[in-house]
Amino acid sequence: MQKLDTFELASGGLAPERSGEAMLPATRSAWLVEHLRQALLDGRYPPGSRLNEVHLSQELDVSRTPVRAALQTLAGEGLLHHQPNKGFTVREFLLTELVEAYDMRALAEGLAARFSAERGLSDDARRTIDAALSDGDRALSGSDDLEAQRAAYAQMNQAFHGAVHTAAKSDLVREVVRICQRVPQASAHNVVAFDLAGIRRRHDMHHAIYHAILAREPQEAERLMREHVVSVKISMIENIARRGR
Amino acid sequence: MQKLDTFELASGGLAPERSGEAMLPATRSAWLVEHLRQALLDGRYPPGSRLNEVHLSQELDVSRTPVRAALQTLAGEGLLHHQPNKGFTVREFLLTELVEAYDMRALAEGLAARFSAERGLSDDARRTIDAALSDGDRALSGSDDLEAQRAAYAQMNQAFHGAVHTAAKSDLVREVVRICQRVPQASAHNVVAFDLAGIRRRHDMHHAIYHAILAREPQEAERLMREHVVSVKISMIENIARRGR
DNA sequence: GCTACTCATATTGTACACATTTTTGATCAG
DNA sequence: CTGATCAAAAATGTGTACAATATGAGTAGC
Repeated sequence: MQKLDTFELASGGLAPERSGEAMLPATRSAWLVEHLRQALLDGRYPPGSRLNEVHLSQELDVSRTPVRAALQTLAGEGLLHHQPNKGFTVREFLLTELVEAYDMRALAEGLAARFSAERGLSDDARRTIDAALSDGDRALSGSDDLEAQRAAYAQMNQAFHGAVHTAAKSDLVREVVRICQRVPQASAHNVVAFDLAGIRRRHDMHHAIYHAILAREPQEAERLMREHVVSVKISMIENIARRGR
Repeated sequence: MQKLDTFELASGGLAPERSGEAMLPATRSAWLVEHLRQALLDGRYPPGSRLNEVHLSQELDVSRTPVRAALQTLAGEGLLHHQPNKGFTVREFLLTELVEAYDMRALAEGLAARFSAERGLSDDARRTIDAALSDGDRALSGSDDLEAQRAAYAQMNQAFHGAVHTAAKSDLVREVVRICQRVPQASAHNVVAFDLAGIRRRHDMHHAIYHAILAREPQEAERLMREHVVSVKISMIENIARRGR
């Protein structure tokens, strides 16, 4: 039978910083939800591992009650799995699910682009996207080393896609995208570790998508965004295959 | 744990029936999650209304602890909204979100059909869909009154779509569809209250989709399923507009 | 009459005690 | 050694007390 050993985070002063910081969540529960969600998305807890309520509460220096509250919320979000009388475990995602997440995300982000084109961009949104694209142009034309360019692109990429999601003004689309990015490795900052030529090509697609949205061409914007995400998917699959060898 | 039978014996009025049923959840929390989720999807709690923990626990005859557990889970699922120190409120969905839910669902169900066609149907799935479609044929060719035909079609419709979702073998797709159906009026049994001609037309589309899946034609299956859901969306919008007058 | 303040009440957040279930692992028969 | 048995230990589920916060009624001051 599978080992049900409880997973403990190597805790060297892991207890959360709670004093002197700005904009802290109002309650312990809310803080724990954010903290644990980030830890899970970062993969700091091994998939399938069991989260022991007592250990967590001791490590994080709160009682079991807010820990349970956070775990229940995260289970509702689908990041954790819950079995009655057996507790919470970190949800495992198969490789097939990663690929499916990209297929789904291509459709959801395509819809976001369609809605953005239909509804038009606010001045604020336009400024945000302009800035993101300019940052990308600058980063890719500069002579920084590859890693710096990748980092800059990653940040720009998130800003661009985030702005489109916001411009779509659809909570539903945002939620679906979030669900797709829940699968580890599917989040935006993990998908850019490819070759520079690919990054340039994808950046050009960003420009094209922006252009279609500005021109109020919903069908074209949706088509381009789908293509864009699918191309990221393909790159990622190639990347995994390359690493596999 | 405190005696569970205390609750069962004491349950006199508002408290839900729990004895004699098969497959009831192992814990109070799990039962509450199911009970409250169904109540919310049925619209038994007004959108925006506040859910008082003490009142709920009294009505349902449990302590606050499992009530809070259930509310936290449902908030994670997005059916409730939570504000620190102010409690849980029933999430409100705007009319635009209902329409968006259909757009998103068309894409998600289309993906389900694509995956089903790619992966092929199990004997079990084929039997299920065969039965559903035959039921539909029989109901629509019979001479029952309109309401009976609608009811039969509603049940068949759910069976058909459910079978396709299952055949897609993708948790992600299932989750996205669930999110789309979370919007009140978007669930399958609410969308069939249209004219008989429309029902017949949609039933024909079911046959066509099934045919494409059986023939292992992913693109065609996806295209047909999208058209199908969009046609339901349009009927629903017309229906709402008609009622609006 | 209106605003701002005060305090009583209601509601939510947290800790903890205890009941129940699961898991562990020591023991023993074969 | 293998597998079953069963009691101890550990972990989760639930109830409840109390703390922190929000709410609302009433009142003083203008």
